[in-house]
Amino acid sequence: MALKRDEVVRTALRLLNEEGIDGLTTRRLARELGVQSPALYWHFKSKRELLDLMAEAMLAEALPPDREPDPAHWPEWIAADARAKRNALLAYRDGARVHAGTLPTEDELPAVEAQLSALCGAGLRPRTALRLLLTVDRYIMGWVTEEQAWRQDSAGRDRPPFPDEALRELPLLREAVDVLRMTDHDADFEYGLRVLIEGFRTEIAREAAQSAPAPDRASGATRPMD
Amino acid sequence: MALKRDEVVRTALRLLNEEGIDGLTTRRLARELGVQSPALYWHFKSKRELLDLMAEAMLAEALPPDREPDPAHWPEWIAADARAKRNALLAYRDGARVHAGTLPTEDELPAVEAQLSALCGAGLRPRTALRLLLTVDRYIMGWVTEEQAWRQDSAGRDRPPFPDEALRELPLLREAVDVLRMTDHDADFEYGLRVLIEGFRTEIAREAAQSAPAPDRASGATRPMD
DNA sequence: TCGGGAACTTATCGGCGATAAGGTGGATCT
DNA sequence: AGATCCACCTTATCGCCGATAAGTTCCCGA
Repeated sequence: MALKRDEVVRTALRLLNEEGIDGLTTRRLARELGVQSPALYWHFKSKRELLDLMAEAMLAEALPPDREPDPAHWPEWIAADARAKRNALLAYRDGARVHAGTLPTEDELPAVEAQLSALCGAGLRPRTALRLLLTVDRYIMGWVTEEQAWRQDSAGRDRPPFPDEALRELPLLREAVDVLRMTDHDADFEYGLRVLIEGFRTEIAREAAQSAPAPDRASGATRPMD
Repeated sequence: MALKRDEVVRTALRLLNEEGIDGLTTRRLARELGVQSPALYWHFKSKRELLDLMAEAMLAEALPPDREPDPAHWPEWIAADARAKRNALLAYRDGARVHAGTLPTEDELPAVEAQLSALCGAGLRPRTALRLLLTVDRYIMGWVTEEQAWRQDSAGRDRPPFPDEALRELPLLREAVDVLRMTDHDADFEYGLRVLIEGFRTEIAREAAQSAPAPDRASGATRPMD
């Protein structure tokens, strides 16, 4: 039955973990599959398409597609989804770089719609709901990208992490670097995430307090996102 | 007088804006400088080193090196620095991708130390101060990376931004996409940044309240913030 | 005057993503 | 049974990339 797209994607993900994104070439992948590299172009129109499918598969593993987020507890599932996404990206070497620059698949759109809907059900304006999702998402991407870049540097490279002598007169920074070396990234991510969600909670409360007592736009008509 | 490193970096930055990061090759850059491509390797040991210097130059343009951040107003200068960094990255095509994966130069370290020092002067624990800087920085990187990726997609590519027909049953998402198309990215970034800083402010207040649970609220001296 | 090094050239390497064109084997049609 | 077709793969090749090796030019100081 020859190759199947799914088998190629799975092998590519395994290879990604073994070699990193720079080692994931069409020739290397083809060798792993026991074919010649142009054979891959029968199944994928470009390497970009393969990377997109890899990114999709990564996230699909961690984010079950059909959930009904509860408006009443949005901070909880926003945080849970954020953790799940981070874990999904961390599960593969250079996962964040693979994911970067991909647009959501059509299959993923309904989940986003459900999230927006639940947030609006919690009283957020659509624009605010969108901003919340985008902000959290970009925090995750920025975080994991740096996390993985740092991991790669400290592991494979001979690059000087920080010259000790440069930190002589910078005690706080020296301590910070030590912290970075030993730190519990999970806890640090969690901290920033909590701060972010907490900030949204108060911001939203302020928004609600501002817009509720003002009688000027009290009509129930759906408000545009502006 | 031949080439100078600085001239090469400046030309590389100009070329980056004209061609994007994928068009920035050693041969193209050499052609722009009127030399052959191996000549560049006299001045830089690798393309990575050139990219590092480009990243450094980008940020140096926007962040004056010698400032004395005021502990009393940390939210203000944290926000101001964040805006400046975003602007610096936005000033060049693919600026975020160029910056990604670079370690801070030795010249940049004292500024970080000063920031940490000011935050600690505001009552933050060193660990919290570090987390704040990291969190904000990663938010910026994540944000600008996506912002520039999206800009490139919508400009150069024929990729369908979103198939209209896929959004038929997803009204909130459709509205969201419209918003993304027309939206004021500055304002959205600003919103997330404000939320983040606001979250840190309350989180820090809670921290302080926990660590000093003694009933003496009379002395405001040790109070970190207003 | 001449040695030496800074700054560049030409030639070349191995590897990359991608395309063109040709082969092959099994299912299907008559 | 034999012809046909096409899904799937091969071989050959293209143009580009970052990088290195080795040779050339030319200025500067002793």
